[in-house]
Amino acid sequence: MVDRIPVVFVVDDDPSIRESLSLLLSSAGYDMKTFTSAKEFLESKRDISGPACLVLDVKMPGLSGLDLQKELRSRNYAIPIIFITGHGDIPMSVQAMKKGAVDFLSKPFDDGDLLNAVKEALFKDSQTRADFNEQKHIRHRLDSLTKREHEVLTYLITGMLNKQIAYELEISERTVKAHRKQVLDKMGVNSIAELVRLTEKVGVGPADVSF
Amino acid sequence: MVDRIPVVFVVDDDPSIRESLSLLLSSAGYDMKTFTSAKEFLESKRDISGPACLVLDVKMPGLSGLDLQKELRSRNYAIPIIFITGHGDIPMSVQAMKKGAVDFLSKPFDDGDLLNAVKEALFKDSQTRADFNEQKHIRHRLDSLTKREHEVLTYLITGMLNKQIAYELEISERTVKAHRKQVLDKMGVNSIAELVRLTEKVGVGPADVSF
DNA sequence: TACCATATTGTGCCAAAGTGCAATGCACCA
DNA sequence: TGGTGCATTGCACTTTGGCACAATATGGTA
Repeated sequence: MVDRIPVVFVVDDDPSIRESLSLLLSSAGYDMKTFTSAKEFLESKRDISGPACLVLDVKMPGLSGLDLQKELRSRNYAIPIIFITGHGDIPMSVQAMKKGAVDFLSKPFDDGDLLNAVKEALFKDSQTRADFNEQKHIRHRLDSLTKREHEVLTYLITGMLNKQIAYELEISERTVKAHRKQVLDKMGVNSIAELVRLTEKVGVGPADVSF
Repeated sequence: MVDRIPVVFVVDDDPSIRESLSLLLSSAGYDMKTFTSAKEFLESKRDISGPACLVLDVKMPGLSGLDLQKELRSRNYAIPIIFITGHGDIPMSVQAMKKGAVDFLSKPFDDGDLLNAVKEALFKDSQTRADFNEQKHIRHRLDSLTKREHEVLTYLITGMLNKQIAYELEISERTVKAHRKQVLDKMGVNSIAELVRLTEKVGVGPADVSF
């Protein structure tokens, strides 16, 4: 697992912007790829295995930058976005920021501002990637549990005793113990404490037991 | 514990704005209080026990709205802010949003937009209040632990066995058990699972033990 | 139909947790 | 100097957890 060179995607219909950004980002040591429209970006096969961010023009023929932002979100593709625009207004910038844009710069923008934004965006991306990866591994282990085991898990992480869980599920304590072992083994942990920590990370909460 | 009526604070040097907001917010059922400057707001004794938000003019004599935002943050006073401005620009709005503003509206603004923003701001405030309150109670319990007990806690939430903890701390297993009981009692939980959940909420992590 | 994953349970044993009772040593404070 | 809080430990006992060996039952699949 070698750290990849960060990639900056640029989507802008203006060739001169693409060119100047190309120069700027390349000289800053980033790998990059340009697109002339949102459509082209969406249809491209991008290498999404490494850290990346998106520098996006707001005003473009066809899908606008904001449209693309929404589309990416609906596709669950969480790449950090830096907007650049020639004729933007406040509501536009506010909307973009509300939806999680890293920055919103007006053309002509300061090179330093853009580089800072890119740096921040790539940092955010590395964070979300790390999180996502960890969650992926946890979910993978969760998926290896049978239905019953998963059910027992939700009781285990409440801290209930085996006998209590047995009572709740109307099975014998011995059976709970069997499931308990399976769950701990499959999840790759040695204790309930670790199990709780794992499940918290992926939003799997304890079963709620009403007494 | 009765839910208090939400309070909207308005800070604007323009009397006509204060008046119109007063009307709008009052008729929407909110309690409210107006201020003519950031300084006046900071020096006022506000009731901060209930849900609240702040509608803040950006451009004012003396401290600007953005200054006040920064000041409040440095005072660790996390009230949700809605900016309103007559002569704002994009960088200004972006900066405000980056620092966590709920919304940024240009005058003249739409009444509906403002009310929506206020609604969202109050909702956020209730969330952070609930979180903060829970954390406060947890921290209070944590503070009741002795130094040694707190230390043992950090080992307990790793899932280590009593004998392992005893070895790490170079004390007897019996002593660990004594502390363990104290910790669970003082923290008000019945299991390590619950203890892990509590500590996670306030950022108290497990001791790292290098084998 | 034979196989396989899953769910279930029993018996028995040892390890670990949890608890009551009790005691010692230390530092600090009125 | 006596009291108080904290850390420490021992002993004995009960409850719970963890695991091995084993068996039964069920539903789906090759």
